[in-house]
Amino acid sequence: MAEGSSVASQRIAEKLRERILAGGLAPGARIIQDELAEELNTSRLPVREALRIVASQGLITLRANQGAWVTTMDMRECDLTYRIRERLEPLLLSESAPGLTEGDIAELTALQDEIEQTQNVEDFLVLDRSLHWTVYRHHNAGELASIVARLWDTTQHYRRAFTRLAGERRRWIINAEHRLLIQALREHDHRSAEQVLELHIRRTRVELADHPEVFAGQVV
Amino acid sequence: MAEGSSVASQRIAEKLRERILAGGLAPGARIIQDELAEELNTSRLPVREALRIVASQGLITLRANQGAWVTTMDMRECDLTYRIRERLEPLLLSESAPGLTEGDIAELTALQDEIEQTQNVEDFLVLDRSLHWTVYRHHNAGELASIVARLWDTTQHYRRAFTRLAGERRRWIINAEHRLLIQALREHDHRSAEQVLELHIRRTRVELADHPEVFAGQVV
DNA sequence: AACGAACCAAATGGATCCATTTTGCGGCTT
DNA sequence: AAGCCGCAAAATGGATCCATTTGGTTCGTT
Repeated sequence: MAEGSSVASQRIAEKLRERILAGGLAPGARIIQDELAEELNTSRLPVREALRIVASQGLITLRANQGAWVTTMDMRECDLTYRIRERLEPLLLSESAPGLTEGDIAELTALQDEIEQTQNVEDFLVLDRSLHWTVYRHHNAGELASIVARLWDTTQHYRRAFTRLAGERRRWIINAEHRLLIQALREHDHRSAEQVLELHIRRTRVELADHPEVFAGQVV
Repeated sequence: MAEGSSVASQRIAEKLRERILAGGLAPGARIIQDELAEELNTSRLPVREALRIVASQGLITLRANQGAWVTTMDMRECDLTYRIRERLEPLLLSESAPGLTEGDIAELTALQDEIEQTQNVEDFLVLDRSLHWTVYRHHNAGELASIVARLWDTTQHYRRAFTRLAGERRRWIINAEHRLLIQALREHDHRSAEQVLELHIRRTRVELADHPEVFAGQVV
């Protein structure tokens, strides 16, 4: 995707998306067209179109004649998103795995090395995301990939909150799962890779279900 | 959702969606903002927003500075859509099944009776869709449901072409699967219902793979 | 004092006009 | 005759201005 698209609405949409994913705009925050337009030195029109773009990615929610808010999830919705991921990501993996090269495996190993070294939450989120999407790199399934990307995006804020909460405590479990995943891919054992991935997602979901405080105190 | 929304862009989007799903606009057809605006007696602005709405549903594809076309799928994409449905619809069923009443089961039976009596393709498409979504009626999983609805929408045109092609020939298989699904739901055997549904979708996918002519001669 | 209705401010939705991009046709050149 | 350059028409993208809707506040009435 073009970073600096020549179309203003796409640039604005991308900027909005990054701001939400980076945590600058929390769920529940209102977005006012005039403010964004003035800040970016454009008219309200491309802002309106950008809002529709970002809304189509699920990151904001539009209400007719009322405005736009950063999408809020409750625990039930987040849990269901993980259930969907459990079913779709193994499929996406199976679409990509046959194309993985030894170079890709080396990249994955390097990323996991970094993950085990960092203690910074933001770094972890970026690295973890990179690792998973490197696994999916060779897919030829645009629709499926965009559905999965959307599921990652809409839960990003809660993944951040949860990672901050859990700290380093149970990080070894994630590392073990990642190492098993990479090893299965290295040995071209795709079936095992799919199972480890499903386990990885489900275990995270179950753990998240034990921490309702992640969703407490939200402005719904 | 409100049929005649007070917001013009939503009315236009709904009209566009219906036109595409009904087959009035075939995949590959170009949509010109001026024409739609003049036909509906509005300015181009709500048309532009409607295009974004329909694009977010996957029914049309926008290209910057070029325009909008009704989304085209090739066989690979359609096949993958069915693979996704195989994994997601049993989940959606499991979310809804516990809420099904005897009245719902009676409705399903009546719908299936109608399906077995009609020989009209358009009627079949409407009834089949009604039956499946009656099964999902009690879900409380908006995100999942909208993903599944989108998968139905984007394949509607090819389902129509395939139904026309197959005619009455193998209709008995669909009927048998529907009857088994309804019976499992009647007996609160949700596990079996999920399996029948997965089978129903997969068998259709495999049958579709034998008919590449459905995708032949498309203007890509 | 409490409830209700009307008015006002702020934000979104829509219409018109102008700018930019794209594509295709036509003429010119080699 | 074939290919390329350029211009013009058409369609999309953007800016400004006006209309409509919504929510809150204030004034009036009971």
